[in-house]
Amino acid sequence: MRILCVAEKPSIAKAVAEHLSGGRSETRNTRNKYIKNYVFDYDFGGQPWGNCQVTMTSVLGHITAVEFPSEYKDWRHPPPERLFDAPVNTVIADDKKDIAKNIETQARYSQGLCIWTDCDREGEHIGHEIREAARKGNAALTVKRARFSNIERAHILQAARNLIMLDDRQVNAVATRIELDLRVGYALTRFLSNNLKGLGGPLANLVISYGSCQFPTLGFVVDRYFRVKNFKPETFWSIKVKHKKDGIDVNFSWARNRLFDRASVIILYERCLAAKTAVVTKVQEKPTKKWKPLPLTTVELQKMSTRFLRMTGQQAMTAAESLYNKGFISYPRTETDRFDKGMNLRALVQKQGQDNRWGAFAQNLMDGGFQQPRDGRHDDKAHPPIHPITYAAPSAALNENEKKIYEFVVRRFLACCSEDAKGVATDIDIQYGEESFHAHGIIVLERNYLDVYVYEKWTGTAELPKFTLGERFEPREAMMTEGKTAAPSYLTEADLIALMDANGIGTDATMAEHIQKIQDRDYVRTVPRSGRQGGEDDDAENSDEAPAGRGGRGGRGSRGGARGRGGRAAPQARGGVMEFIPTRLGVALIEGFDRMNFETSLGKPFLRKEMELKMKAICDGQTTKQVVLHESISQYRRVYNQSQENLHVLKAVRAHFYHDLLLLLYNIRETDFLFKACRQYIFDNAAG
DNA sequence: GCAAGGTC
Repeated sequence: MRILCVAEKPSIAKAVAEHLSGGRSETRNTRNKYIKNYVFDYDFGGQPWGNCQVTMTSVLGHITAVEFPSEYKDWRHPPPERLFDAPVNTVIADDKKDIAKNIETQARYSQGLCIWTDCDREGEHIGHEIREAARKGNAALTVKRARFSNIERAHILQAARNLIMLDDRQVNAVATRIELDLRVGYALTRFLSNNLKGLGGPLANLVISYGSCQFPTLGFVVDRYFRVKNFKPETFWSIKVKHKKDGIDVNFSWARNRLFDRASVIILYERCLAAKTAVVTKVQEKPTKKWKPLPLTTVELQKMSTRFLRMTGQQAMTAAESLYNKGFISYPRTETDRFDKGMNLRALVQKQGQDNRWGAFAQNLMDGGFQQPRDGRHDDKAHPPIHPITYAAPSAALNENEKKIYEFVVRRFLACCSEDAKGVATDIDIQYGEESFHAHGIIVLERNYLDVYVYEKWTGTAELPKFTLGERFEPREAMMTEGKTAAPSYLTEADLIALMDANGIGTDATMAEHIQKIQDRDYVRTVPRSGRQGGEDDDAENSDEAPAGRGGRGGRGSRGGARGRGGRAAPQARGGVMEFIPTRLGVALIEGFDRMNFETSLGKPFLRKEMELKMKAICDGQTTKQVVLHESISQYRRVYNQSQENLHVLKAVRAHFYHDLLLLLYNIRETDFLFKACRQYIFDNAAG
């Protein structure tokens, strides 16, 4: 009996062949240079197959693509809206023909097909593509699927003996997404481009694209832009108390933080001064920790790279993929932030012992310092967290970015296998007049993981002098301060990735591409962050400790993320960090779509979420591909028709193209608004 | 010339 096994990528085929054959497989080349066929014998244990001759091979992700028939090639005829119900053909992509042929040929000699694609939705669909390719060679194949979530030997052997069926619901859910993205993306892109091209100017040769991921990504940038632009600074007042004891300066921060009413602060401040002395009301010392990081996911890798390694998300992914292909690190596209308990992490730590930068640290872990990594809450059931596989010496043939990423992956991994940093936190409260003030200090006792994970610091760690409960003293200095709340800052790439992640926009493998796309389309541009202080990027997630050394600062804002001008201790990544600002085109697109339709605001992440929910409903059997396609297409068609109906009005108005664009999009929701906009436009121009 | 998703 012959069985054909097919994995989603060459690395899985190779690893599975190793395990099933016990390292005794024969390797054969195929017409595709990345793909090998591994031939060996294996006993599946009788369900449904027993002792078999196996050929194990792989694809490279999807092998099919969807496309419209050639008569829909022209952008104007037939008109774009016809793409909503035009036929859609599934074809083998040109660069995958050899791969499909290999499967077809191998299937001809086989009685069974076993699919070893990743156990996620896309993997299920790729499994379906493989099944169709194989059936071309042999329609009578018995088809099975292996369920596995990592490539540990025992786990793979277990999977091979417990084969399951391909899940057609998941296949259909993905097929729905594929078809909808194609129809809506093409139709709206052609529509927007066609109609804006006629307006001449800079739009003449531009493609104005719409996509279910690129648009919400743009939406995040525009949203933040307006929050910055519309920000109104507010003046606040506060009271700072300083004291010096045992040669140590102590800053006490006001329990009220700050008030936006000057007169009140003056009164409270004068009461403090009148009291002359302050009394210590609380002295507390307690052990504290700074937690080591979680195992590394793709999203986290990209965020950290843009923050600390001076790379874009896409550069980080390119480098990580290269490191993976050279065998230095594990698969770089993963959502999993917990290591499988069966993994031999110590062996991986040991391989780093020879390095002169972190070798001593690794050695120390081997000598008893090793701790099991923390478990995060995410598991994609397909890949482990990103970790080093083999040691790469500094002299290894890696480019600069690859070296930086490798170093980061190793340091992160060693940090995960290390111990939390430990310290003692001191809290001192004083009563001064009727007001309370607070000082907080931290002494680091054991740096532990911080020694290897150089990207994090436990800063603001000030030692406080000894105070005793009930102690009275006359503060050396008490002053009233004035400050202004600062605007939030524009989005950084790390912020953008975090937003996409939280809203389910794109996947770990595609987020960086969407960010690149909205730049290529000139919807947004990046500029170096100016020296301006303030901002609300989220370093807070790195601080498990209570915020230290706050005393005497303007204080953190609570109003819409506003923050005192004093800012915070500057993190390493200051300078060189880029922020995202929308172009006028980008603003116009989102502004327009936001006003367009409340149920279908294309500029919001809402629709993508809805798609996600519908896919889930298909997987759960609550709805079907046909129903979802029908619903969604009518929804998009309404949006499309509304805009088209008003096009003639738009074209009658000779305006600056950005105004035209706004009008075009504004009017989609309601003609009423269009008239208002036109009137406003004419008024504006009459004035000018 | 258009989408988003795999992967190399």
